[in-house]
Amino acid sequence: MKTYEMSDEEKEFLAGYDLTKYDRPSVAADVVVFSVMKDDECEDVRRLQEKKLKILLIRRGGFPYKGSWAMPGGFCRKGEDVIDSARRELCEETGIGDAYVKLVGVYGEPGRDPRGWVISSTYMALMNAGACSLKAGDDAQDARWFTVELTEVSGTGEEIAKNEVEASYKVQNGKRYRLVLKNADSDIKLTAVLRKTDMSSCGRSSDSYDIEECEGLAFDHARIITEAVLGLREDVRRDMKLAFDLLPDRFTLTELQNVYEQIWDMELTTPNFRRKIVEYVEETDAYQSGERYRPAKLFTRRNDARK
Amino acid sequence: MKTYEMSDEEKEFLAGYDLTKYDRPSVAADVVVFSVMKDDECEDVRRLQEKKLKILLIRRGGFPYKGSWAMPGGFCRKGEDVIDSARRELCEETGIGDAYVKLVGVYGEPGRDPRGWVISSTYMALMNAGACSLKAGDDAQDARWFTVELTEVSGTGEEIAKNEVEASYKVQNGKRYRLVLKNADSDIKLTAVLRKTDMSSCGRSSDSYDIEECEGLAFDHARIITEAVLGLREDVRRDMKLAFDLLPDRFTLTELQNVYEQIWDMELTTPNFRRKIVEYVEETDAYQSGERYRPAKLFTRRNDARK
DNA sequence: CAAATAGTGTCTTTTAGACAATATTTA
DNA sequence: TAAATATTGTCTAAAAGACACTATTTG
Repeated sequence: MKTYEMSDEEKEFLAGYDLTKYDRPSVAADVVVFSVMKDDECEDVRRLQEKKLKILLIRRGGFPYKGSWAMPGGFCRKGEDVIDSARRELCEETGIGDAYVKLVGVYGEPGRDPRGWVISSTYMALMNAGACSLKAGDDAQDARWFTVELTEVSGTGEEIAKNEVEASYKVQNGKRYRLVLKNADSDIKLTAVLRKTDMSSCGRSSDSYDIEECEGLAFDHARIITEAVLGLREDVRRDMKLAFDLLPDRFTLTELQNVYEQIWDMELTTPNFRRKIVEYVEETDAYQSGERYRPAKLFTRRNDARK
Repeated sequence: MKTYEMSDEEKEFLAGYDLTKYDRPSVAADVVVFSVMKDDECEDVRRLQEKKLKILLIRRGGFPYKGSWAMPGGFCRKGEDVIDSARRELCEETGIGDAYVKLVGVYGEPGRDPRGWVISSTYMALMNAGACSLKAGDDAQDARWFTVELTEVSGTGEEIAKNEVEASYKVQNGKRYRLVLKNADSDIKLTAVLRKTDMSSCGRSSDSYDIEECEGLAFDHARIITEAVLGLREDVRRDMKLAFDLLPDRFTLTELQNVYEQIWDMELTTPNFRRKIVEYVEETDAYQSGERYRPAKLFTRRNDARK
């Protein structure tokens, strides 16, 4: 950043200026950490097993929300940009210092933190689970990976349509989502139901989600995680290259396809997927090993993105 | 928001808890206010004139950056969500209380505000200039609308390509943008040159822009405005309905087309545009009046958005 | 009628998707 | 070789874009 040059008059003014006489919030940087991994950490003997989209949560050891699960995060420090606070917290938790990190939202609803006025600036991070030094089920600090399921649940998707306008209004305004986070090792299951309040841009404001039910998640993190998952889906749709950050340097196209299927919660048809992805990847000479059947070629991300 | 229920033990803990003993920043909510309007406010006698995409800036009357132009904004108040602070500031400035408002970014780079540790949570707002009670050139508080030009300027777009990989790396990493904001009435011209530093998702982190040159804009607002404009382009591409918020209730399709052309800085072919937009609009019986040639039919936004 | 803008129809190209088929490896 | 997965090719449907054309109003 360029230095700002001041006149003497201005220096004098600022010397007498005190920001701290106004009320100020605490600002936290929290991170929704995404990765993709097998359900049991130890290599599995059974046949090919899908990797799942997961997020990292930490069990709160103290008040408030003692015993509930929360995203990694912490308060911003002076002299540090907010996104760098997020990176620092991420690195402390996972050992990874160069993940893809992107803003999800700013959460400052009054009452969201019983300790007082706390604004959370929340980021999402994408990482390759293999590079991460966190052991699943590490008990020193209880941090665990949870599978993510986020599905729309509105009646049967069809509300009672008395007239067209009302019906479409309801569909717009009444979307409800169920968030389920599971940790297989410990049988922990966290759930929440969210309602989309504002309409998706057909007027007022950008989307926002209200927590209707919540089981086991601290603060307003159910809402934040929901927005992060929806944001991830959109971001990856806009830029497919993002998915590479969830995988190691070398991967098979089937693994890659699986990542998109996990993120979008849908199946892709292989030939079409491959036709689309080919512009972003590069062949290597290496082949996958250790699998039971025909080994697949390994690819890397292509750095000279065309177009 | 659901109320959080506490045990007695927890109440006791929180009673002795004091967030304010830690260092805290000031948090500002700033707004990049977009609208679309003719260059001269008074109706023009000449032939059909394009409306331009503009943003609202306020001339700073005090230190720091006295005399420079800045986005409307102000400090968040306790008991108010950050986006609501943005809405409040917006309403104070323009009289509009129900605009579309969406987060652009969080800016907390150390040194960005000479007064101290100030984090800006910045939003974009879209509004119909007609509904806005601000007079252009109002001198009580010097607030004016500036046309927005944001164009990529990297050599001729073609850097010297010794080899393919290096060339594409440069294109990715070296994108440079020129931002020009002009107010026709007063001949004020604000300019900045930004460099895109992080690659667009091909690794590390989400995009970020560094200010290389800046003339007349306060703080890091050149950077923020740049990110807002780029964000607007993307957002509207993802959801064309957003553009309606920049127009009055009734509009002609030509006016609407013009809005997209302004936002994306490109020409659209009318027949293709109309085929695309038809699903989002509804005919009215009314026709435009006052124009010199064939009057165009007026449309409104369609509320039963399908799909 | 000429000028200027409003609005429509048709063709081509591109992209997305469905689906059938072949190829290679291990047990 | 059978089972399981990897990989390729072809056809179809849908969307995006180019472009020529007709229509209506004013002066």
